[in-house]
Amino acid sequence: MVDPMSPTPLYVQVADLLAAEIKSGGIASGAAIPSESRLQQEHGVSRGTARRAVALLVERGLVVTVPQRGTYVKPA
Amino acid sequence: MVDPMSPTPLYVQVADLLAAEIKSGGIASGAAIPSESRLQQEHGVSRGTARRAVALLVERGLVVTVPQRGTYVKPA
DNA sequence: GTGTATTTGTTCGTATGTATC
DNA sequence: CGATACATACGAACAAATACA
Repeated sequence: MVDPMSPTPLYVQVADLLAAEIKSGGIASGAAIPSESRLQQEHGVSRGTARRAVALLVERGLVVTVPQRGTYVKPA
Repeated sequence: MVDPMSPTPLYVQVADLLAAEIKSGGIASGAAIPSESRLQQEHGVSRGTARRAVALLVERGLVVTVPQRGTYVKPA
């Protein structure tokens, strides 16, 4: 769960949760991660925050976003 | 209420009021205390004074301040 | 993608009372 | 007596990050 008391920005927390889920295999290579709207609901954040979280994963090279399709876990 | 006539500095009075509210459970662990601007309004003091009050609570170890987020009651 | 609101961080200036030199 | 220093308190303004709509 995200922690409002943490000094870590919410979008970083969401990104870290997703990264952990990817690393553990909870989301397989090539599979889509939850949509922005799903991330909103699951973590109780705004869409802007969800978007930033995904953008962070893209920066880290963990996922690739395909316009009008979704965001997918990169193959190792 | 804060008393401008008291020899106790206003920022100490505000800090003591907040400390009492925390101790009594009026503000739970992990919950945010009022923002500086709210403390201004509630106690009729300047923001500088509100800031000093919060800083005092941080010194006492009662709360932690997260930049651009807020100030939260430390877990016991 | 944009715009707005909120919150803390920071820096000025001014005024007052107290204490010190 | 005058001059200085310090702490308190207020006011205003702006910056930056976060979050939401």
